[in-house]
Amino acid sequence: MIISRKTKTVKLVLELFSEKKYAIPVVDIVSIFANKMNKTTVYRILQRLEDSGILHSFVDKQGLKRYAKGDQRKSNSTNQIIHPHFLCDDCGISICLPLEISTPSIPNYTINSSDHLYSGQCQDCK
Amino acid sequence: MIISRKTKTVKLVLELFSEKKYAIPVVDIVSIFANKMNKTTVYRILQRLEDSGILHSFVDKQGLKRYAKGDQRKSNSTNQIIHPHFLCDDCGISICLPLEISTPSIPNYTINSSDHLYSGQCQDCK
DNA sequence: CTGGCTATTGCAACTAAGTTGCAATTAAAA
DNA sequence: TTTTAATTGCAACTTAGTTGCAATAGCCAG
Repeated sequence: MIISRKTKTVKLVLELFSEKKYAIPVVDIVSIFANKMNKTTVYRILQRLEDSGILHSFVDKQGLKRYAKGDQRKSNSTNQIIHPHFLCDDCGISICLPLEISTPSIPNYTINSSDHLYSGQCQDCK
Repeated sequence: MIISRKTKTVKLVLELFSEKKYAIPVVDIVSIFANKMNKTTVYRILQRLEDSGILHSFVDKQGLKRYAKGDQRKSNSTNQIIHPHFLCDDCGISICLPLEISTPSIPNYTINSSDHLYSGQCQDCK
């Protein structure tokens, strides 16, 4: 489903992402908005923003779903740029790395998508 | 904690991995052994086998933890070989790809580990 | 081969992330 | 302003994974 109405809650979520340049765990977004909206609403808004190409998501090493700005949907026309994510082991922040990843070709296999996650220390923590 | 006793249950888990060359979701292992051992036991044995360097684990796109044969622990002496995993979107099997991944260097960041997950169709499904 | 130490297991209860169905609300088109 | 479909809140549920503790069972010493 796609975003078709700019409700108060949708605006709040969009504001959050306009000020945060990092990939945020859904769980954190839920607690940030704990007294502004229901957690179900958070999950559904994030899903719609992803479907609309405004956010993209990935699962981190702990198995937590995170969202960040930018489109990463499949499209036949334009080739999506696959970028890796970096996760700081110390402070937990996550950034989308501006690196283009080349996909290897493996005999007898078709690769449709890929996920790349680096972890270590960010500039503030090292 | 490390494996120090070869119990019946540990042997069963090791047998499973000796015949399967793929990365298996913990959830599947739990149901495979549903009437042989408790799920808590499965989780603990897998953890010990990983600590012992017999298995390694990663989290797949659905957020499920998977285990596969081989060591991927950190060591100062020998450099661990980081390999990507491939996950078939159709049949769900997962294999460890025999490719060496080079880690990019990012200014001001320290990278300690990385995870790479490709998905698409495997040889049987395409 | 027997006793004892301690790693390992089972159980039951719990946590935490994420989902679902449905009735109530509300953005925005008519 | 009315209408209507998108959106939300709520409560209950599902599923993966964890924890504490008492019972069990490898395996080493004697």
